[in-house]
Amino acid sequence: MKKFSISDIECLTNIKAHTIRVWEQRYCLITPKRTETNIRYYDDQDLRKFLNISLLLDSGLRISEIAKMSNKEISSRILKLSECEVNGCSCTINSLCNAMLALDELMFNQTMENSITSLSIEQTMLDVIYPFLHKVGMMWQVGTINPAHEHFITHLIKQRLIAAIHSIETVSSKVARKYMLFLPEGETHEISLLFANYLIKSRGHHVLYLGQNLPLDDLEEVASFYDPDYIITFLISSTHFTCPNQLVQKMLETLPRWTLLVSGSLVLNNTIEPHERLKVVRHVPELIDFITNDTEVNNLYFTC
DNA sequence: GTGCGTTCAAAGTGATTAAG
DNA sequence: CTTAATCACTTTGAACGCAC
Repeated sequence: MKKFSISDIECLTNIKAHTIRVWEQRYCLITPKRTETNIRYYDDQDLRKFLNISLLLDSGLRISEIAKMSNKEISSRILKLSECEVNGCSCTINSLCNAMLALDELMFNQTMENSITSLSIEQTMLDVIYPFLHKVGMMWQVGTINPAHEHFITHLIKQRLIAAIHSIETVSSKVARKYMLFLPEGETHEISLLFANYLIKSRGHHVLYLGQNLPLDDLEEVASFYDPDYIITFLISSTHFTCPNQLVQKMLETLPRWTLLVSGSLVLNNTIEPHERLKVVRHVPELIDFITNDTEVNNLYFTC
């Protein structure tokens, strides 16, 4: 079980360490374990609870109200929140949820194919798969599903994306750009990376796909050889990166000649220091827009 | 009923000191 | 340098009373 310091929790949840201590004192919200020298530390379960509390606070609840709730009530509120956020394609998403809970591969694939037929693969990713994965994340957070469920469905989604990527004919174009795609060491959530691969190839650009869990030290050599216009990565797994900003800054140092595009839920929830070679993409439509419409390869982006 | 001012509690944060 | 603990302060919003 992973141990988190109070500053790790601050980084991952955006709740100030000071505030966490005050909550502990005023509401006995979470009583952390202590080291021999009286330093607080937290485990996975505590992190989940903090993430849940953070979501409920964002939804407008007060900390005094949350403090009165049982863990069960917090969980059900979170699940209700995820229901509210899912619009339009809620039927398909519910069907995917059921298939996941029943570990029913046939049902999952059929639901996905039906959606792709009626919406296209891109729209299915946007309107169905991402909201579904968001819901899966919530379900994991409150303990409704276990890692096996998550592995089961991610495998199926990845398979479908790989098939879609292979079905694209490679077109050589004078204006084609080169993208290098990778996930850093410890990061295994590959769906967004595969989807980016699909988007780039379908727009007639070139991709060097390096996949998941890649040590940073190996990247510079590959990038020097391939010399991409952009390097794209995603940060999603909060249990691996205690401070996303530090990791991004390290990537920029390791890759000193290229523009880095970073996306994923961790950059959505954390403050990433701006850099002249860094583009932070917080939402998928922004990524699609960037890949589709970027005509300014030499223009660099500043984000806040 | 509406608008305004006052009071109070809740919540978050700053500053400080001490300890490791 | 980081963390713990504490006090004091600010901000915010709800509740209330009062005049119109």
